Amino acid sequence: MIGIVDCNSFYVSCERLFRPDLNDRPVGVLSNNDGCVIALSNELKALGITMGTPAHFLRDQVMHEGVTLFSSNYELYGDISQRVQAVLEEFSAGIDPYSIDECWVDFSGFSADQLEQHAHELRRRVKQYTGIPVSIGVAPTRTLAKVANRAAKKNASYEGVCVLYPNSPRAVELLQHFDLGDIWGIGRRLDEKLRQLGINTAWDLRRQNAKELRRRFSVTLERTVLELQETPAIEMMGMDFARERIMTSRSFGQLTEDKSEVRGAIRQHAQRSAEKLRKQGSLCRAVLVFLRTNPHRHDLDQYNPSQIIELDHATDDSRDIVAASMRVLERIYTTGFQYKKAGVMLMDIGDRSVEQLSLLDSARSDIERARSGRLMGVMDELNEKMGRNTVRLGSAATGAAWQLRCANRSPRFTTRWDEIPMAKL
DNA sequence: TGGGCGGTT
DNA sequence: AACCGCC
Repeated sequence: MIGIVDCNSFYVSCERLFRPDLNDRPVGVLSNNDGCVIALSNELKALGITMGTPAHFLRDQVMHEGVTLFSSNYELYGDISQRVQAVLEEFSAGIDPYSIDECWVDFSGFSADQLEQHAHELRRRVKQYTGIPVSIGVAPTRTLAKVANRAAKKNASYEGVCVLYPNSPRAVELLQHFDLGDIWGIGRRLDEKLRQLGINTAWDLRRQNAKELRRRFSVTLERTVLELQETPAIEMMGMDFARERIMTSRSFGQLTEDKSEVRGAIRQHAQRSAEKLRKQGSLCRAVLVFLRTNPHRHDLDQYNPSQIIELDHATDDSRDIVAASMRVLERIYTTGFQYKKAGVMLMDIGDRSVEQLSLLDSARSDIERARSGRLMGVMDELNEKMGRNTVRLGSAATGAAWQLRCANRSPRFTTRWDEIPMAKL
């Protein structure tokens, strides 16, 4: 049996750890750039607000209905996430982190009654040690564990834990009332197409022929059906493999046509991309830079250029990647447009140990490579220890228009000494 | 009216 | 190079 542990309204729960006064209040957390609501407390949901609502729709509620909105504070959420994972790891047979607020947990080897008890114990420990409330779904497959998790969350009588044993009446009952679009892996598009075939619930989908659906749709849908039928078909342990493309992009806090500001943003995104590249032990051979104007502003001219540049050798050196990005930017940047977003994508990615053996790379000496590796290693270590962007290439450019809007970000309580909470006794 | 993938045209 | 789908 496999379990999925999902933190309830995770970002909101993180904020509430340090603001217990908000425990029964409507609270939301905004996306990067304070764009839209991406995490909602139950009290905020009860006001009819949904995920993705633009923040400015909520201005009145913030003023008059006691709604509290936070800018997102990923440094805090990332740290709390690691603490939750540490607890899960300590009290289980094995874990496999899935996202910042979800984690697969190995539940194999328990008898039926032990299993339910163990899940409740796990939930209690996480709450005790981190303060974060979680819901746990357990089932023979990942897709069914996700179904169980949703039930655990929606139905208070489960008290945060729902176990679906193979062939159980509870599973049948649940699937019969489970909306197609809420199944893990069924998006809006697929939901629509399947409904045209008269498939409306998880139970309907479970009764389909998996091979037939593979032929008509895709191998991923076949896997989903198999998993609903209690046959494991989705492996996750290998989910952590190296990315084939690595992108870093951000919207600007406000539109800008200042070239030096766009340059600053690209320089930062190039360095962040290079960091991610080194983290997964890869080298890249091509860099893509793109710019975007605001597609919602029909009154402004649109321009969404992107261009790729091939590097003369595979690299993970931030200096190479920044230099290449700057060359591309020079080629695509055009004055007279109001830019909304910029990004850097690394492509043609391969494993470091393989790439370095390539004859094409013989132009670079071993000494050169060793120096680069040491320098990048020191930069990564300092940035990891002291906070992102402590050491960087080029100037700081703080206060530029392109920097993120985050008007209501809480302190990074657990990762910055100068933002640590103070207690008055 | 977000970001980061993978994929297709 | 531009666009789409999904989470």
